[in-house]
Amino acid sequence: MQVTRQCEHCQHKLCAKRVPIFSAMSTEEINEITDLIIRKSYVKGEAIVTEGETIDRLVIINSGKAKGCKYSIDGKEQILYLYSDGDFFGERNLLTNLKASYSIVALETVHVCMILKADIRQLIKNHPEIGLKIMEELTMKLERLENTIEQMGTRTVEIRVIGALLEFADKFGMEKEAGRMVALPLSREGIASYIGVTRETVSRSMNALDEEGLIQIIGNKKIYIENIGALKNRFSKT
Amino acid sequence: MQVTRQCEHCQHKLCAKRVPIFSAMSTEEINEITDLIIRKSYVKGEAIVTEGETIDRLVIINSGKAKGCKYSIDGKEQILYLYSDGDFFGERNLLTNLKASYSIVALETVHVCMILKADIRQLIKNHPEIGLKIMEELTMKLERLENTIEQMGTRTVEIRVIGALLEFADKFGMEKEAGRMVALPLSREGIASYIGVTRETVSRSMNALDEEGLIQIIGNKKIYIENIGALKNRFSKT
DNA sequence: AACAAAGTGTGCGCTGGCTCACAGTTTTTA
DNA sequence: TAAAAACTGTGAGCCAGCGCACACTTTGTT
Repeated sequence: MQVTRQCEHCQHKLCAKRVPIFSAMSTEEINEITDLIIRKSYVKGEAIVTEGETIDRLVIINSGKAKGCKYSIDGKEQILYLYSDGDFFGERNLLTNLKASYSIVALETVHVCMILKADIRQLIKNHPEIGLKIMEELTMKLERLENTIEQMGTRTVEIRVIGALLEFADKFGMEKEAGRMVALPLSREGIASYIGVTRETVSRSMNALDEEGLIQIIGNKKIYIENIGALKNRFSKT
Repeated sequence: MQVTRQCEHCQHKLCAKRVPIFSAMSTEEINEITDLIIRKSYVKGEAIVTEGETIDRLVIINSGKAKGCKYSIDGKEQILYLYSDGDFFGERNLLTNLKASYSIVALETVHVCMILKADIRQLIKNHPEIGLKIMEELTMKLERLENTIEQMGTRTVEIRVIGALLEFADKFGMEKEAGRMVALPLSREGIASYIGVTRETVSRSMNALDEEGLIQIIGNKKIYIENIGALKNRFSKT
């Protein structure tokens, strides 16, 4: 873990502008924020937050990906969130002093911006629209979890796998001639604990989709979706 | 559905005080709010909100219980939320113009207070602490959904049934000599669609718990939990 | 109180997804 | 670029939970 006050990614001090919750602000205001920011980086596998610990800051992902996950008594992992550029966590603790109810683990090298609780509270006081932005993000998180629960409760594994792949395509896919190349943020095992099944089942299910021609598996870390419409269709009509 | 401007439940105009998000306010402030409130009631089975429609108000449950639920293409119901006195919904639409992503259906006669979007926005502007209270409620909802997902992904049906019963005991249970008498807000079928299994499975699972002596089933609508500690223990150690 | 309506219990066969085991790939590292 | 480490594929057996069918009980209604 590395701590610094300079941003290695943008010389011009404006990287806070890339963060959705600050996006509506002027350059002067962004500069005011930038001075409050503490930067850190984490390597793959490192815990940014550990379940049960107290967080006194808002953490915003600058680059890299991380997972938010819980572990049951028998060691099973359930991934709740995938974070990438612009996502944040720790907002729960701006209002309360509760301990983290899940861990955040880097999936690759991750650079974050952190703003201390006291600073962000002051910031919200001075710029109420930040509070509203956070509230908006919270309702979006809620909606995603609601959909996840519906899927877990009522849909087959195949549909849940497709749902995850479509989400990855949307967040991490690159347009290619005709279709979309998707860098998977998670291994088969990771996808499994994201949708609440076993690794083997994900494996079999993805291979079936490949055989059907709905996706093309490229090694362990990429898939190519030639006809994303066909996949979406399967998702919503089954 | 019945509309009125008088509150049939409290003569003194202060029922808004019972709502957590307004609880920190003074009596004069509450009076100011009370004038903005529209009251309605719904009978059992009636939809307060229907998935897909636009909501332009914050709805607060005054008395009675309601469920928030989604329906999949093949008609399966997934219950996401249980609402009772003091709970509210519609907050998502204070900031956005999105359509409702699930329905709200009365489980019994329900009396609600409603405040129009424009009014509540004004209210938040004048009393920022209301905004913070709403934000706090949102994070609590998030946390509950996170726990639900973890349970659905990693725990057995029995544990999920126990989890639901403990939740009901906590929200709707009455202290009795030694144990707790719990009025179930949902039928077996309802519990099933709350935890994402079938009615039969809930039935079998609850009867097994009864035989084990962990709960006592009293008709279809009540259970008695003599030793709530034993139930909690089973929940967290399995 | 008596009837209708709604909800529940349970046997039985079925099957989707889990588990285990291990060989085979892919990716990382030095 | 070769070796080590991490991850994946797949067969086989098993079992939790599903789905169906139908009798039974509980609850609501008049």
